[in-house]
Amino acid sequence: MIQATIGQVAKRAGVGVETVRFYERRGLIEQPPRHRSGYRVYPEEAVDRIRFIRHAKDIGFTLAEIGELLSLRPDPAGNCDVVKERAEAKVTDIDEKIRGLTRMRESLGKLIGACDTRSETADCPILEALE
Amino acid sequence: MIQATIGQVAKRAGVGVETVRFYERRGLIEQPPRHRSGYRVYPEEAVDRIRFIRHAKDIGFTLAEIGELLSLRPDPAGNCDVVKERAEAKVTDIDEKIRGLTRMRESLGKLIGACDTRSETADCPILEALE
DNA sequence: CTTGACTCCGTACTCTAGTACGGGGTTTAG
DNA sequence: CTAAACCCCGTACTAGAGTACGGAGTCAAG
Repeated sequence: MIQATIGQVAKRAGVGVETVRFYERRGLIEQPPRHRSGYRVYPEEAVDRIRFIRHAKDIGFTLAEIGELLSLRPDPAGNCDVVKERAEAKVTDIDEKIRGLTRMRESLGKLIGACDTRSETADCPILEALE
Repeated sequence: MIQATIGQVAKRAGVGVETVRFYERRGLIEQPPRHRSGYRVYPEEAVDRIRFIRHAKDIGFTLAEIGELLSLRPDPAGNCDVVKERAEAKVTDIDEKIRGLTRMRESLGKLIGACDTRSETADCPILEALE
């Protein structure tokens, strides 16, 4: 089953059919060749592509950013400099995202820590701290 | 001025007037009593309420989750465990995102390195990253 | 050969967290 | 008293990421 229909691809990637079409419209997936009937016929890699998009989305990238990420695939025909520059910019982005998340994490961690030291009858320190 | 208008409350809480009305529609703030003119008349606590929402949002809770958090407030001592659980779940979320970002970062590092050494790897390190 | 599942397409709707708009009434400072 | 500043309401808009709808064509099993 190296040639899959949109439904099979969607299922294997864990998304809906409409989502696959949506990613195609957004340019995140290449337009697959069509069968004579008009049905899309996907190569194996399509599933990986969609999984990549999903994972990247889960960790906080927007679809626009994911598009940029995907454009960084090494091009055998060279032009390494451009790719490298963009990759470096992405690393900067990622570091910033990590910093933001780390801040959140620290705040939450502190609040949770306060819970552990509270006396039995005291009010919840998390709720208190949020005020 | 224990009785404040929406504008005063918004200003003190650091949000826009429209945001206050929006939170009210979402059920995150109680409907305040009205003056004869129809103007909302807020009690002192309204400002704290909004600040609570803002802080919770800043550390990563959605408005829906904040609604739940707020529903736990009437019993701050009794519900502390529940609140703590929610906070811990958030931390788990955040840690997972950070891990994903770190892996993505590493993949990009590899890509950049591959550029430098001009090695002709056929595989795309970015796609490798999250599979 | 028919039925049900699947696919096509474009358009329209959903949700999140607001922000803006417009046409009115109210309050307050000068 | 008047004009600015404030408030009311409902509606509509934003961006991001899908999800649903409806009518039509296609494919596979029985």
